[in-house]
Amino acid sequence: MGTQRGGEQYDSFGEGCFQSQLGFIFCDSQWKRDSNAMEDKQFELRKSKLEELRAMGIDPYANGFTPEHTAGELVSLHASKSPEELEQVEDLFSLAGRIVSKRDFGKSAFFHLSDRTGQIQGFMQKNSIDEKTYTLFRKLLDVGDFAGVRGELFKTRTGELTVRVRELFFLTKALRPLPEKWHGLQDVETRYRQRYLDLIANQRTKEIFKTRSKVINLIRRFLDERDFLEVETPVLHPIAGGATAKPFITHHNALDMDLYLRIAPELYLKRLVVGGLERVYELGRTFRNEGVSTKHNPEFTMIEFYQAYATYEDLMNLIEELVCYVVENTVGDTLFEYEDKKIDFKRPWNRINIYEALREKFGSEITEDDQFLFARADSMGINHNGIKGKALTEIFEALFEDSLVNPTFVYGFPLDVSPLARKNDDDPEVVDRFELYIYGREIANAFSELNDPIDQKKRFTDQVEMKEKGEDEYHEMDNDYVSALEYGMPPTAGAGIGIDRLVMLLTNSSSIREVIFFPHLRP
RNA sequence: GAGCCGUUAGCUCAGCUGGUAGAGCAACUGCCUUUUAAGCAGUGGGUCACAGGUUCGAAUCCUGUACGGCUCACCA
Repeated sequence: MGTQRGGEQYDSFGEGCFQSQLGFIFCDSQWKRDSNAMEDKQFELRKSKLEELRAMGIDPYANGFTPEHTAGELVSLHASKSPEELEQVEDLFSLAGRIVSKRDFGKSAFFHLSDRTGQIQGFMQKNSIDEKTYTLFRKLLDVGDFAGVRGELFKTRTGELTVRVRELFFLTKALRPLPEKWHGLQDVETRYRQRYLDLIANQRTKEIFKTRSKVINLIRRFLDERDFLEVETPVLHPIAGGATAKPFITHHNALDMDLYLRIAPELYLKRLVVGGLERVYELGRTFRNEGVSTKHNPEFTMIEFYQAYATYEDLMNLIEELVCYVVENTVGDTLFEYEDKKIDFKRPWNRINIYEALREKFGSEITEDDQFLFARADSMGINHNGIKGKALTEIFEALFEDSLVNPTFVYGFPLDVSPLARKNDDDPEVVDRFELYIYGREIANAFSELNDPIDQKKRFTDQVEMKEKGEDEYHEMDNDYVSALEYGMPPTAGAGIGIDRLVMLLTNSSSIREVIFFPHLRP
């Protein structure tokens, strides 16, 4: 404080300020972390322990220790054994991991070691290991450090399977302390910005991402078994096509041209169907330059798949099967709770026609009399830009979306909001398209593909006209895609599923940021 | 983009209608050979997000900024 302002302290204080100001030039938010690094006592202490280790000839970042066992493996193989049975097991086991707790009794000590499979307790006794190692463990090994151990198994008085350490290897010194052991890491911002800390401190986070990985795996397995081919198409697009959304724009220097990060892989996948790859899918990142919310991240993961000789109705069945397959192999039960509601995935799922739902609510005027429709939309505050289909779907969403808790297929989409979908054979005003809603959220979008190149060209032209009407979300003309269709695309149906939102449901996560390792945040 | 709320020790949180900061965990020094949120005794640690303002006096009241959360809008 003020009274401590002796010459020496004042000098070091001044130096710290200078460093901070340097940091400030580059990044404001970095300032706090940098200045902490300079001043934090625990950090400095751990650094001095590191130097002490080096002085003793111990590499605090040593390589070369190869664990032959894992915590999970030892627990599942030996935890049920009695103490007597364990005494018969004379093998030495070797493990490596992070020290996550330490209980020191002076002449003996307990700790827990954590690896990818779980945790196991270790025990050290002064008289069963050389004194140097024992002192090292007590004085220089901190919670957070990585270590390798070798020893035999036994059971403590309380019955916990424990490794009696005969050899200890320093593997990595942690210079910063771990988050608190009991409450974990709560601060949402730190959890997202420093996800590694979240993963260390919060078991649930690890479980969420394991589930995410499993979901992706299951989807691949499901489609592979049905003879789909996984493919990769460009992320950099000369035309942002396949959906109506605002793209991220980037620039190719050598060609001096703007490119767009893909808003959907759709048009490239259908080119592959033209090429004879009758069943294809792509699972990957898609980018949309729009708002960030609990349900939106600028980059998100979706799967799109296309199946020749299938219709949108076939895809309803396929998606039911696929999603149920994923649910059964992750949650385990087709009925489970999400947030405040129970969701029942039992098949068959409900199917609702947009037009019928609206006619039931308002009478046939709503779908036949444009004046009535637009008046209704206006009264609900819907921005329709004179586009009938937009007014219809928005009215539907406003009124029904929230009630679609159990998986529901919504179909009968209007033509003018579906520039890539095939016209319905009975009603040219609507297309053979559906969306899957779960818990009031759109999870999937699918349709029988428009494979008539002349119709497709006209649809693109209509979209360009909508742009001129002032609609900021429209589909651009893609002549290259039209010419692909001119070579002939077999009748095909395709679907896109939002993986992040599906994982949210399966992990009971209320925000999309909980299911993306590094969600978008301001720098 | 708009509204509301938040930011206090490494972590989790208190801090009433203004009187220049507290706890638990972690850390440090001791003691302790079966603990597991180990225990006991002691110690250190804070530009209370940042910048202004009001005031004799601000973590507390006001304004602005940054970052975050929630809701809404656009969308998947």
